[in-house]
Amino acid sequence: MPIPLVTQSVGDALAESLRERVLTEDIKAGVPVTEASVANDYQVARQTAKAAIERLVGEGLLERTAHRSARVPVLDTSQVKDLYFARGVIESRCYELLAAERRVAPAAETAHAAFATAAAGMDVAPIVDADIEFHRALVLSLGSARLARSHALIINEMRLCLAQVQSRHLLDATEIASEHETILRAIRSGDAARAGSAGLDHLAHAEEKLLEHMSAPRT
Amino acid sequence: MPIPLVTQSVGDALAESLRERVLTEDIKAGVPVTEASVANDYQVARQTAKAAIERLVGEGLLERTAHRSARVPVLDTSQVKDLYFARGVIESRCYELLAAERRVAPAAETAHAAFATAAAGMDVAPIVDADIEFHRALVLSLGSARLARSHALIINEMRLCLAQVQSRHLLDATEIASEHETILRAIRSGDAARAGSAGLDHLAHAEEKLLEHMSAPRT
DNA sequence: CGTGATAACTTGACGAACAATCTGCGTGAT
DNA sequence: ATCACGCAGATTGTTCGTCAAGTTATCACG
Repeated sequence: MPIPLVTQSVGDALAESLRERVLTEDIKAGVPVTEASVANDYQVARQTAKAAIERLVGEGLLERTAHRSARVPVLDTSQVKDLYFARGVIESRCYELLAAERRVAPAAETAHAAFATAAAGMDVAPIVDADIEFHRALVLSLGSARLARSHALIINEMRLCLAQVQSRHLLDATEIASEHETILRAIRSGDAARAGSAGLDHLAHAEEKLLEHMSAPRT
Repeated sequence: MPIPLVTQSVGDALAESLRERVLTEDIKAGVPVTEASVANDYQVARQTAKAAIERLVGEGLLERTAHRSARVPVLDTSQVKDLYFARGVIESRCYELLAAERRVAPAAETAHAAFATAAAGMDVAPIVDADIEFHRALVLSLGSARLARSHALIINEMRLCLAQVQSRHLLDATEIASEHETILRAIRSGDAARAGSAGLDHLAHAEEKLLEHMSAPRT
C-alpha cells in the first residue's frame, strides 16, 4: 500500500486561504472580491485567482453573477432556516444511526472535551470551532465520505453565518455543552429516538437564538 | 421583483455538456479526459476546458490527481455502498417529513406517472431517468435548497454508477413502480415511519441487485 | 425628469509560453 | 533475462497579455 503524501498546488493553497479568510470574516460580507484584487493580494495570475474564486462559489461561500464581482453572501433569515433545516435532516438521522450502534467516536469525545476547554476562555471563535468540530466528528464517525461531504458543505455555510453575526452575545457555552452531553448520552445508551430528537432540539435552540438576534439589531 | 433571465456562458454550457456525456457513459469510465482533448473537441481554450473539468471533479463526476488526466471514476462495491448509505440517510428522513405534512408534490406525481410510461418502453435510460426524477422531486418538494443540492450531488454519482453497470438486466420496472407507490401511499396517509422505511427498503433492494450484479461478471 | 450616451471597471474567453511532473520506453550494466 | 537509469513525450500547473462583452455609475441633454 502506497503511503500518501500531502502536496498542495498554488491553486489549492489559494482556495484554502481564501476559504479561511471568508469563514473568519477576514473578508467581510458584501464587499466585492474581484479576481484582480485576489491576484494582486497573493501575487498570482488572474486565472489562478479566478479558479480559486470559482471553487468557493461552488461551495456556496461566495456568490456571483455573470460579469460581476464575487461577494460573501449575506444570509437572511430564510437562508438561515434552510441551513438549519438541512443540517437537521442529516444530523438527526446520523445520531439515530450512531445510537443504534452505541458508538461514540474518540474524535467526538475529544471535541466534546475541547469544547469545555474553549468555553472556559473568553474568545468566541474557539468555542464556535469546537462546537462545529463536535458535530463534524459525529457525522464523520459514520464513515461515509459522501455524507461527510454534504454535511461539510452545510456546516461551512453555517460557520459563515455564525461569523457574520457577532455570536458572542447569543451563545451560552454551558447550555451548549449540556446539550452535547445529552446527545452523547443518548447515543451511548442506544436510545435512537432520543439521540435524534436531542440533536434537533440542540439545533432548534441555536436557530432560535440566531434568528432572534438577526431580527433585533439594526447593525 | 426582478424576472430572472437564463443565459449561459461558454464555460457553463461546456460543463453541462460534459456532465451529460459523463452521466450517459458517452465518456466512458477509465479513459483519460485531457484538457487538450476537451479543448479540441469543443474548440475552446484550454483554460475553459480546464475550468469545466475542475467543476466536474468538484461534483465527484471526474477524478484527478495532480499532473494526471481526469477520468470518470470506476465505482467499486464499497463506494456503491457509501452512495446508497448517504442517499438513504437523506431520503428516508425526507419521506418521513413529507409524511408528517401528508404532502406529495405534483412534480412527484408527474414523475411517478412518467415512470410508468417509461417502463412500458424498451429503453432502459428513460426508466432510470424517471426513477431518479421521482426521488429528486420528492426531496425537492421539501423546499430546501441546501438539501436539494446535497441530494443532487449524491444522485448524480449514482446515475454515473447506474450508467456503468448495464442496468437493463437488473431492474424490474414493475417492482420499482410498486415500491414508489408504497412510498407515496405512506406519505399521503401520514405514516412517517412507514414512509421512511419504505424508502430504505426501496434503496436496499436496488443496492442489493446492483452489488450482486457487480460481483458476478468479469466484465 | 427621464433618456440616452459615455467611461470605468470587471469578468469571459482566448492564445501562447514555460516549468513541473508523470509515463513509458529504450539503453546499458549486471 | 532483468533491473536500474535516464531520456523523450505527454499533460497539467501557472503565468502573461489581449480583446470582447457586460455591468454600473456619471453626466449631459432634450
